[in-house]
Amino acid sequence: MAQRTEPLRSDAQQNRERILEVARDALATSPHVSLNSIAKAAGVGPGTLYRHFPNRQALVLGVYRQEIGQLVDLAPALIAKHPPLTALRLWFDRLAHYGRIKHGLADVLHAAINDQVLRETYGPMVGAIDLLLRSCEASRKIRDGVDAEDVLLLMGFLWRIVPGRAGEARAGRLFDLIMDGLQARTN
Amino acid sequence: MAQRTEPLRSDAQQNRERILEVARDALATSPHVSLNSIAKAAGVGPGTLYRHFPNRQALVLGVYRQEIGQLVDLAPALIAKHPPLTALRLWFDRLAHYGRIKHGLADVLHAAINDQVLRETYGPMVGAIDLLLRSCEASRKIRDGVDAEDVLLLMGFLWRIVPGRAGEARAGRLFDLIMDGLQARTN
DNA sequence: ACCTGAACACCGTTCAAGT
DNA sequence: ACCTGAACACCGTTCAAGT
Repeated sequence: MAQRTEPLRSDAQQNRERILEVARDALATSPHVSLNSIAKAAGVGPGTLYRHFPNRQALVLGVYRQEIGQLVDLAPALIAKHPPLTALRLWFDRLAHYGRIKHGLADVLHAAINDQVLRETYGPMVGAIDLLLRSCEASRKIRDGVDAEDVLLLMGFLWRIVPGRAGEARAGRLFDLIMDGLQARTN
Repeated sequence: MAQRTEPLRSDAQQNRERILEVARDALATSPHVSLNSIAKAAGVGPGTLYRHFPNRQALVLGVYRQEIGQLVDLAPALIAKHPPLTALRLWFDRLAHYGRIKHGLADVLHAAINDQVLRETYGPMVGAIDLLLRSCEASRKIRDGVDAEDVLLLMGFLWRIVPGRAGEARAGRLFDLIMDGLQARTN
């Protein structure tokens, strides 16, 4: 966990970046591409890929780490600029924009629930939502007993929506429904 | 599609059943078991398995067809016995009870959104929910513009919940939230 | 310290040969 | 009509040999 202590040798660093770059596109195109084919496309031996990413999950996690980071950083920025409920809703919208990488992201977040190692990614994500929820609670606008993990689970429908106009309309409808459900009636 | 026209030869029928029986347990234990190992455990050659189920998806679908059928049949029964909103809620509860097979069920339903062949399974499921929703709408208790597919998508959080006490509590909370969200405020 | 690529056990899938 | 099981191409993963 945390950050690596020693910097990578420059050739290793380059390999790592090339692998991630190739993997991002390959996984977006079809989530079942073989790791060997990714290694080949990145111009490295399979052993090199495995040195950097000991298994498929690790590679997928590496690919999505950046995008998740962006999402996490967005939360405090939105809170600073908008009323609490608006910030929450805007964050939902952004979450919906992860087009082709959606499915992989879902896998990572889901796996993170069970897998210790992956909590590294799951944690910040839950943290971002928690931030948004707390700022809503401060003005008593959210129902009691709902936590950040609840919301992330609810948002999971996003990964299963088909892209396009119809999908966006559906997402909008469900966001509205969830926002209504979140707003206190039990308070 | 629809039903097969000719009955299977009796040995073929037996093989089919043995394969499904073994597959049900194997897939529940770990979703990634190889088809060859399932064939072996069922005491048939790999070719036989492929004759009955041309790919992994077909096998998984075969396994879950029965459980989905039960769920679908439950909808009208609940409507007959309970007020509309109660029937809907009770159906949700039953949906939550598919313990170890949850994840596979999710895969089937998700794949069905994109795959023509699988609509056979997806359709009745959506139909059951539609039935429940219509009976609620008849008494104007459901918000406008929400359809059965919306609800099935929302229910998707169930597949990602961890089993046990904590999971059940979470499911209860989220069901309440969704039920509140479903109830008309926009009407 | 890192990379290469041959090698291993295993996978999904096919198909000639049987009954 | 259906089953068997050897066979094929390919997969994830390892590791001795190189730089």
